[in-house]
Amino acid sequence: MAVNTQFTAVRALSIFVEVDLTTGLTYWSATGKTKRGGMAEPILKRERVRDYLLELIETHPPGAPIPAERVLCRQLSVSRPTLRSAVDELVNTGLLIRQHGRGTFVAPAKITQELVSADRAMTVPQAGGAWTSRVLEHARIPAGARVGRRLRVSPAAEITYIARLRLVDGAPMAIEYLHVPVAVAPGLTVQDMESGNFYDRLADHGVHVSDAVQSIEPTVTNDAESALLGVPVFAPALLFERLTNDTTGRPVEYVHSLYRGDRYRIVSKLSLAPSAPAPGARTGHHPGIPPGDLSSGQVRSATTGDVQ
Amino acid sequence: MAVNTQFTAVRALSIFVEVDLTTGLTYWSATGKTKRGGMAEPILKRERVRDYLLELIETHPPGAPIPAERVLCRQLSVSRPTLRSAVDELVNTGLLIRQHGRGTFVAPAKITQELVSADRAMTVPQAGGAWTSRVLEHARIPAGARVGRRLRVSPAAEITYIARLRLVDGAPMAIEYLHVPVAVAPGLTVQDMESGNFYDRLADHGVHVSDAVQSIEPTVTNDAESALLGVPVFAPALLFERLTNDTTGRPVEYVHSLYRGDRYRIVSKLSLAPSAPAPGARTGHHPGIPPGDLSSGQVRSATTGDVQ
DNA sequence: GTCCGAAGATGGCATAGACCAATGTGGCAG
DNA sequence: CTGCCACATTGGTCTATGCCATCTTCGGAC
Repeated sequence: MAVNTQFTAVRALSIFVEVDLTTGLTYWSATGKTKRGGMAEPILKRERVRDYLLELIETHPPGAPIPAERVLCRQLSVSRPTLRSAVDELVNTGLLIRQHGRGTFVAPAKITQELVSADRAMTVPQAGGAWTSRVLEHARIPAGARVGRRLRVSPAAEITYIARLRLVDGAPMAIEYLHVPVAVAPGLTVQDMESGNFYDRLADHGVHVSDAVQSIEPTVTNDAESALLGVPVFAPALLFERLTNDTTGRPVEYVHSLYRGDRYRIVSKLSLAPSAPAPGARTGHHPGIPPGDLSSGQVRSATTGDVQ
Repeated sequence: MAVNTQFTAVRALSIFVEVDLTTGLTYWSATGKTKRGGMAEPILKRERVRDYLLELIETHPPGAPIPAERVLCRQLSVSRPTLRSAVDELVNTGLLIRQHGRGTFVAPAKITQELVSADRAMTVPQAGGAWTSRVLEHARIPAGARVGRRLRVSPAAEITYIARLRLVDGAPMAIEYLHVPVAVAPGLTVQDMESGNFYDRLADHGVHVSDAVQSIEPTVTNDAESALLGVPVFAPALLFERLTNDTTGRPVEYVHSLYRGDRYRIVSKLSLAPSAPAPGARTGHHPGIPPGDLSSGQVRSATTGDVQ
């Protein structure tokens, strides 16, 4: 084993951990003495490896190859199945791309970063107001048919539910309905859900969000929604629906939100240049660009929500 | 090994397969003689096991336990990691539920049944219908104030304008208004703009599209739009506005389109894994996820338009 | 009878190793 | 120089095995 490489790898991870040499499992150790029963949540090697791979991804340009699996195994002192399970996760979330016989590469999602300084031709200067939130109601209730189906739990399963009014510079912008199964994070309090960085609270409970599927469609507001948002009845609005999964693929959050259409819009920067033939066959088309309009290449996009 | 059980298991699978005894890999064999090179796609054990588990699920009532992992391994003559990877797949799709120390159970039926279709609907954009278009009107007219400003030409500058009705399987889906300055491609005809792959026609005239900025907002249809789209008046709709630049950075196309809201929606697959700290200033937020909600990392997304 | 603890069963994580399949490379024959 | 083939590299799949964490069960102590 190359000692130098090994040292570098370990330093890049977290070195101040306690390793159970008989099992290979690693535990956080806040106190001096660790008892098996009093041990905190074990640090899974898979997650340690995944975090290291994330650093690799950050420090490599898109499209660049990362070291071969067997090399990474030696560097990180883990077995190949363990390393592969970590890579699997990043491949599933689209950050890495595997090619049989060639290697593993950082996904070409560069546009996301190009956007930050993109031309604001169509966008207003946008000083990005201050987002706050006001809790409308919260409760622990049965999931019900619709939400239960989405979250893949029994309709009778208890979920933590919270409705929030999201404001920008004090003006109502959206209504947000958040649903989290109690089973996912038993210790999760309503206070946790009220906080801004809700996903960090989830992480505190050992739930690490990984990916989500979100759909957007237009709608109009009803009486109650109009009153909350301060818009006329039947005013145009955007309806968001999002199902979030954690790293184990389990649905952990279902969000249903309504954004006022007069002050919120979606802005995308698109790259239309002929690009790679796309390893994974995608049948879809980019919103607003019907299939066939752009015969060559794929549309890559970076999208933001924009307050007016 | 329990021979009886083993027999049952194999019978439940497919017994007429050819097994490579040196590797354990199994291949379909249509011809009598199988050569390595001529072998069809290998049958993955994982998939065989998964299919067997699916039969188990069908023959067991919801909530019933299935045999323990180690038992299934012996019955199916596979290793435990292989068996587990198959179970993983079914757990992720919601057909099975694992409980540490208790066992693995068939998920409550109704949820899973609906889930499968719901999951498909949320993730896999089904093979969309056939897109066609019908020209509503076309002309060469002065740009006017609004369009001229977008395309960065004089309001008096002449532009080629065309309005099209976009249909999916013959049903109206969107109205599209296309504007191209005559100066950009003097030889461009209205026929060129009628064609499907309009960007290829532009390329023929030496104009290569590079990128675009597109905004999306909700609106409602007016009388004329409702008549064209075949929806009620004041029906929710998505308003797209797109400004396309060529490789020299010059605006070459301004598109303004209206998609009916009842059959068209935007579906995004989001990656929430902690990623790069974003070198540039991060002013934007992903639509539907207010800033601060996801403190660590960036959202990467793949977005498609979805016809319902 | 009730309570508690040990034992067994079960899922969860990880290892080391083997072989297959796809890809790229370099040398050799023409 | 071109074309072909062997070889090295890399990801893909599977095996056999070990130990830990959690839950259930059952028997003994009280």
